[in-house]
Amino acid sequence: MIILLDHRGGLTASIDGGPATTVDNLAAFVALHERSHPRWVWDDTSWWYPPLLEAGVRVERCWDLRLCHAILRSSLLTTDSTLARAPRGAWDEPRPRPRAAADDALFALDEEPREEHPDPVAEYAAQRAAVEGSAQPARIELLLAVESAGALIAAELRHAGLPWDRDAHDAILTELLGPRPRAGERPEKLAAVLERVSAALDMPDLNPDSPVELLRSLRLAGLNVNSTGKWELREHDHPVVEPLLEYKSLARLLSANGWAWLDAWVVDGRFRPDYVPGGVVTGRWATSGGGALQLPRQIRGAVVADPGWSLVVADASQLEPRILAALAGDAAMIAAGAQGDLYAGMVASGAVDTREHAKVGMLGAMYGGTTGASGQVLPRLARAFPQAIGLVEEAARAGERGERVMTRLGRTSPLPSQAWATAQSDAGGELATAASTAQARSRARAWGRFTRNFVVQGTAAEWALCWMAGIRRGLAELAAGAWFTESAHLVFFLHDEVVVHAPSGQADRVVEIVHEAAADAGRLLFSPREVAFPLTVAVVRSYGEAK
DNA sequence: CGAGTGTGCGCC
DNA sequence: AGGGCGCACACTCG
Repeated sequence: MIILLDHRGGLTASIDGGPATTVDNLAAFVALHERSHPRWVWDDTSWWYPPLLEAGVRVERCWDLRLCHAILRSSLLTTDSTLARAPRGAWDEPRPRPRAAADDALFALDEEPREEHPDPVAEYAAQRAAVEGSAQPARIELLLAVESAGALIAAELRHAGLPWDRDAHDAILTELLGPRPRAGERPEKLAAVLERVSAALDMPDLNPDSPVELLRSLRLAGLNVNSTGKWELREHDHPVVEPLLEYKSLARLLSANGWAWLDAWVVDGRFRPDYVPGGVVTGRWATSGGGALQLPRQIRGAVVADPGWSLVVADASQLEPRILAALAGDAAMIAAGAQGDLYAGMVASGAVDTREHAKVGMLGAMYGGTTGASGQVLPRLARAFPQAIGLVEEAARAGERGERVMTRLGRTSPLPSQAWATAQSDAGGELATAASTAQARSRARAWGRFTRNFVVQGTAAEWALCWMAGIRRGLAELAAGAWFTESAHLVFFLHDEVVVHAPSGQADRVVEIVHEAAADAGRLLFSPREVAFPLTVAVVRSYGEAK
């Protein structure tokens, strides 16, 4: 059963044959139809789902027309579809938000308001046609399904919130920075470290937060540095280095996740991040506000389960290199990862001498690094794992030629800019100079690094979506009809890691569910290839205890 | 004074 | 000559 909503929440079509009707009480209507397992089709999950959750309604499956449109618009699997050939339109834009009252006066004179809400019925038909006409309908359909499931999960993560202990957070800040100061003042321990920095530089009034001023002071003190970044500072032996790095770390903690952040983002013992599914070109999620995807390890101790509850923290081990091995069907690399630690397996296979070399070599292969230890191991990796290394090299060459590349399920990289293309064609022309040619080559290689990484990062994001969708389904079964926040539920996501908040009695079963979902995700993406995606799982009271 | 840009650093 | 982000702050500009 499939149900479509128009822009006001009116029911405009019922695909399984029922007559089109209009409903006033969306929440009640959804609840009424829950047992028939409908797939709800709507323009924007982030618009419709939060109020439904507030009303106590959980949606099992949906089809997010905007997210799906974005995928189908650019996928190499649907290039011939009517949807992809049509000019850009309303479905390529964010959903129009209602104007604030203050804005209404400005627009009151508009004689003919634009058609702000396009027809979801027609769009859904166009999307189905694009899928059915695709060269790989099963792949693209799976991608659309898990992208939409991700949108539901993002709304549920925000609704449930990450359990956050204000006192624990305050204790961490106080331990590291000193007691909370009055507004505008530096915490005492931060001020003390700054004293040591100033003394080492002999600059009593130094403002360490000004990169320009700090750089000038460092150079006056005899450090031959070109920036104030910690990577460069680390290389120097000078009395200012240690306290300055300490200052930077503490100042960062204070500004990014200090008391102000706590006041702004933690309400009633929950941190509610604003996840943005599909917010990154590769298909990764982004966040808007709160910085959930950059939650520093320093403060994870403030994430504490409710009394009688536990946190199940699970992360996929060496996800991206495993994804690469699976994508390429590289039997040697798949075998190296079959028994646990992938990098250790690569050493055991004789391909590389140390685990560290395996790791930096793979990171370099996936990011396009050429320098240092990474570049040195690459030839050996290429001999031992020709399919895996060949796949990223080919993705890089395609990007350098200005071509698009695709993830396992068909998400496709954007084309480089017009300026990029012009620079490339000019570089081969009669007016090219040595400088313009070098510049064009540099930009070509930069785009190649992007496409090289796109296939791996994007496919890893697809694995993570499949994994989370599987976890969500398993937890729903476990809940057996209970409201989802009363039973084990997802509360956090970080690219290759999830946190489930579970009644302690459910924790063992939750551990099984996350393992089963990981195995299912591998099969969904790569069957019939059998690729191991092992997890590190911990059942803890506090997120800080994991890993 | 606010908007826009650059730097630096947190996460993967 | 290392991929993808978001955020806070300093700084510049109008």
